[in-house]
Amino acid sequence: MKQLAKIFKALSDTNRLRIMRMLDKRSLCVCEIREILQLATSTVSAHLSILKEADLIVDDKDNKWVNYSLNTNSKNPTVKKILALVLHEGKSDQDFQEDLEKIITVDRTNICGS
Amino acid sequence: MKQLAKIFKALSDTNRLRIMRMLDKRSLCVCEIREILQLATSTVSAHLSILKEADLIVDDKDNKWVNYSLNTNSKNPTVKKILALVLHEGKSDQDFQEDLEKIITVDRTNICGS
DNA sequence: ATTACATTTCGTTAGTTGTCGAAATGAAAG
DNA sequence: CTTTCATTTCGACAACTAACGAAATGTAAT
Repeated sequence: MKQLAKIFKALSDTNRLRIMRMLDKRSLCVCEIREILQLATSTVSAHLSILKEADLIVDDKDNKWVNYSLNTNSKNPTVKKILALVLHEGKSDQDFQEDLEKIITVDRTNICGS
Repeated sequence: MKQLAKIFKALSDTNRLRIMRMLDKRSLCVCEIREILQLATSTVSAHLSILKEADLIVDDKDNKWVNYSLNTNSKNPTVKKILALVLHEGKSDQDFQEDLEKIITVDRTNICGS
């Protein structure tokens, strides 16, 4: 598939849009995202894989966790523009604001493996 | 579905991206698009319906034809930004340039109903 | 080395999507 | 009012997707 279509497909799912906006707040590991979205770990992992494949996020191994974050340094100028658009749009969405509240309290050492 | 996810889903298909870029050249009817994309008429109609539902294009009845064009006057500022992004990206894509060549020669009075 | 544990991969399932051809719709012309 | 013809809707089908739990992977600490 063409890269632009791939980017749009990656962002065509509400859960993946929620992930993008959560990552704008801070880096998160798989189980933190699982906790907030209330999905199976394997499902979250699959979503992250799709976003990564579209060059929208990057991962960074840290101890036993994998931290995912937005690919703000992408060489692809289109990615930068779309990132700005998606994140700006999130500011006026009440549902996403609720996710952001949860990010503040969520703690990977408590919730992972529960 | 949320409006932004709907817009991204509409643009996640290569044929629909091609349609968007063709419409940037000029308004087209269903059978002109069918001729260029080499798809069934009903398939093209379905694609146009999805783009219209996402507020990306508008239709305008003219005699026995329905002219489709880009919704450049959308009240949704996100639509305007995405339109600019999609069309700009198309300029550096050889495949889309070939579609544009065909638009110049295609004539609805010849090809429709053939 | 073995255990513990976060993550990924695999196999499955229900639901969605892109595609087609045939039938229905609707509007203009005869 | 019947025909014509561009378009839409319908019904079918193959391919793809999001979701899950279970099994595999990999890494850090015991």
